[in-house]
Amino acid sequence: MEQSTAAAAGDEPAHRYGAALARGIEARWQAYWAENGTFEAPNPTGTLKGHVSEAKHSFIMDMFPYPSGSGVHVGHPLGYIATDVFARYQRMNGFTVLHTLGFDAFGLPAEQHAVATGEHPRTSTEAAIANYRRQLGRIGFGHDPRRSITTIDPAYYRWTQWIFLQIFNSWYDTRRESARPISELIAEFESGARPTPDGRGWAELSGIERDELLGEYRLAYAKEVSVNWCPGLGTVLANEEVTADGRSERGNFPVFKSKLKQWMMRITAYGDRLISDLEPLDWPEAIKLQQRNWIGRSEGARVDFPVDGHAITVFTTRPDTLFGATYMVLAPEHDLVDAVVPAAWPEGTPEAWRGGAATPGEAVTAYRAMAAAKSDVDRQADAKTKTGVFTGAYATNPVSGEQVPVFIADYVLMGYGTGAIMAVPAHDTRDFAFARAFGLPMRCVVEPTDGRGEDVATWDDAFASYDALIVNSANAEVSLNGLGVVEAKARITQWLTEKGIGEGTVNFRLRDWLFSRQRYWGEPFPVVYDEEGVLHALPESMLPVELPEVEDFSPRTFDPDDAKTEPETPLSRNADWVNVTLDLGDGRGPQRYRRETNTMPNWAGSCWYELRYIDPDDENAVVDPVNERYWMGPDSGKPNGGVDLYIGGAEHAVLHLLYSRFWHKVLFDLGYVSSKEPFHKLFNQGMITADVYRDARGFPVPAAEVEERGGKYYWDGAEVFREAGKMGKSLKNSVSPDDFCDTYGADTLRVYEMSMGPLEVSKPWDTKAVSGAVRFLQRVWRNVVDEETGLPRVTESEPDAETLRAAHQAVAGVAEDIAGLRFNTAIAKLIVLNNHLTKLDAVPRQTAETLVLALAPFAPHLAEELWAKLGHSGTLTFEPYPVADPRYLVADEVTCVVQVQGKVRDKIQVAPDISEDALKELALATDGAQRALDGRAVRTVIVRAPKLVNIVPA
RNA sequence: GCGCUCGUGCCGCAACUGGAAGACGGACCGGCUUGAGGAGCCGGGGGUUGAGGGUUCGAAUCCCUCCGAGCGCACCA
Repeated sequence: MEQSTAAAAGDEPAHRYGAALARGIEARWQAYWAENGTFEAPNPTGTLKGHVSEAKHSFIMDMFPYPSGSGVHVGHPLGYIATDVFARYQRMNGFTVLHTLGFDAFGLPAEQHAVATGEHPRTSTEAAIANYRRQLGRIGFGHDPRRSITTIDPAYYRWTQWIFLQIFNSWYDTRRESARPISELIAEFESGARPTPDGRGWAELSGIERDELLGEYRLAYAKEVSVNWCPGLGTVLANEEVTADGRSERGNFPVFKSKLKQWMMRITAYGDRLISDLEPLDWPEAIKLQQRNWIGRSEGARVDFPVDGHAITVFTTRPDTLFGATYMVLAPEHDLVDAVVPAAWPEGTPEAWRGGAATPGEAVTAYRAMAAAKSDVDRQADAKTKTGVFTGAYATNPVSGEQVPVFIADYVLMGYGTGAIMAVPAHDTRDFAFARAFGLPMRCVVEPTDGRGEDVATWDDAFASYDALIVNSANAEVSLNGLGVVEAKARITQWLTEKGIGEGTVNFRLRDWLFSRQRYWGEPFPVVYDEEGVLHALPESMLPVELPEVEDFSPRTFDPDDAKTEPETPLSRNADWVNVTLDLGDGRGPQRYRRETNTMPNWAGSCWYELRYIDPDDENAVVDPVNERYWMGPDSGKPNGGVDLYIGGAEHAVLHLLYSRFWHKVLFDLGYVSSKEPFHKLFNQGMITADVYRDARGFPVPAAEVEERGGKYYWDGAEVFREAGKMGKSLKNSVSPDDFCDTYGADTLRVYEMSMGPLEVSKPWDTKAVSGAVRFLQRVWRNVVDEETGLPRVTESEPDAETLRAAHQAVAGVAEDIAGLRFNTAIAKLIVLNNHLTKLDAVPRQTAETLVLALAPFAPHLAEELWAKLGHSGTLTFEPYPVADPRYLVADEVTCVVQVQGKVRDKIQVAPDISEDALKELALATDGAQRALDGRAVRTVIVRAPKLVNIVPA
């Protein structure tokens, strides 16, 4: 492509729109926009105060990038171009528009780079950001540079830490369904309005005891929990960061369960609201569904099974099958296991239940050791074969009074429900498999509807249907027999509640969010521990807690397969920073403290950046409430408020989007924001894929150098093989926007990417196909400018009727398409108009101006230049977007299709406002219709004036 | 295994809410322009809408079955 440009340059007209001309135009207009602050968005108040439109405002956002050291390829800016087109369109429609782009810059890659090269993460990250800004700057985005925050800026993470403190200093009041300040909870304890667990007065509790008690309530808390420990990365991970096969999403290392004291966020408190508030959001259904599934709300009941003076509580979604519960299973780690295990095996314990051990205690210990040593991968692989061991204890089924054996087995998970189940083998596939493996009894309590009968011994699998009647389920006080599942659930739940042995409850699959990482390159926690080990939040005046400059910032990593290792935080190696004397202003005076040495996960900075975009340099508040209300406050179009449009990849469906919703809701509860939701409209752009070419050994070869001959592909003389894939450096098929802009120009990149297909679908990059965009822009230019002289070549005469209709039709369609984010069809309509103009001897000025303005959001540099050539001064950024006049949309004549029984038999030219009767008459009279009818009588005639008539013969 | 998307010329993809299958772009073919080439100009061909069945006056569109691709979840009680 470079060669042809160079070769053609010699004899091309001086003012042809080519790469060189585009480059000059683009540089000039980018400089103009920067100098004039064209895209600086005003706020109602504060440091960025300016004139704002009260009624029309639009906050448009992209999911901000993590600046990778290798820079961007042409796939990255797709979404940014889309938001930019939309934002420019909105400006031309009189909206005050907030659009900017910041950087999510804490994270593991910079740290790994640091380990490899010794370069400080801040140095490499800032260099990567500078490179991103340069690369993206060439594409000509209308971003407000003053609002482009980076998460690693202490002035930014000061507020990340501040929000952490708000969350830490809050608890969730389930009665009010809202977060409240922890001080209000303490007041309840102090006054005695809320008793402490053991009944002692608040004043009698030690510092540590108060600390622990409040930790049960705080929305951010440190606790010894079972976590995902990844030795290969040297850090623990959130559930969301672990793949289904038990490996780290980043790096693909094995992940093990380990008990460690870690920071957690009580996102589970918001489970209900995170589901119910999804409803009014304008999000893709698939993403809503993923969030609902991830949160996993299920309604059921808690039921107590008495065992030896204790009560084991189970969670079940099928309390209607309680009479069929013939054994129980606890998770191996369940707290009550030790309490119920007897010294010796009960009389008659089958050999298979003993796990080969002499006593129940030994069996339990051995099984626990085996379960703990299993990685999630093993557990996954073994899912089909059920393992477990009898604890030696029997529980009482509370409805049947039967004694049922209590097992431990790793198919019951400690983290879900109560970590204990009642097993109903006849009606649950997992319990069925376990019961068969251990020879446990089964009872049919749901009448099979598939003719298999009630004799469980003859079954091959469990009968798990909800659409059946309950049988064999009655005691002296309650009977479920003959009821449907739904009524049976209600009946038994009521009975359990009355007897005080159970209650209806809601359970979530969602777990609390593991919020600490053992890394250097993240936000420090703004908390310290005193010499007794009591936790203290730092006062706001001490924020930000800055990362110390250290010699060794690398995380300590281990043999990826060694589960027995423990994390070591890089910050803990810094005694000077860790051990400090501070006066926290709590009346205790200066004291010795130890800093928290974990850091926050890299999701922290992205949990709230939309708020800082609004007020990037507010020193007094996370965001000024007036500005927040203006940009994000609820209104008729968005009942829960939020950003007007948020575009990004679907890969953040549950991570970023769930975490940021959670933080936003806490801030809402505490009164800092007026919006309940951060993002009103969400749109997922597809990926730009690219062909990958591999040689015979399977190694990728440079895609740009591959030649095609006769349907086969060759590189360096040898045949290579094409496959579909992602675009990326390692696959040697990356196309850089720098090269693209050098060869074609930024406007061509923008137009090509927007014309490739619907924004939401993934589509392959095809450098050959770019010439369509090149030709289009060249023709636009040529329709307005004389290629020899560079002067405008428009005529001052009025456009003819056909041209008027073409222009107004295009404008009507384009506006509708942009508003609906259908950029590919919008460009198609602009091309149609332009192709029409190409046929004219000279383009009327009026139509040229319409075309230039309509095209401006897609090719802003070219449009600005043409607008200037047409004699206007300044930018067209705020010129009104062309509006179609309905008068010009109607054609003089339209073609009406005449069908007989759905098949086209004739066509007639009619007036667009023809009456149904007249049209029917004309249609019946056509030769085609008569020929098709062939004398048959007419039963009905369907008339869709003026475009279609369908005649149905008798 | 369960759930959600999606299958339209050679390719990327249009087609309103069920109303003429193909907009727009690429590729291809022909002509013009050019010393030649080209991303210049004008014109052209090409489909049983994945398969089968159903609803309807009429189906790419709605329903069912099957085939194929992608994504999500996966012992969640």
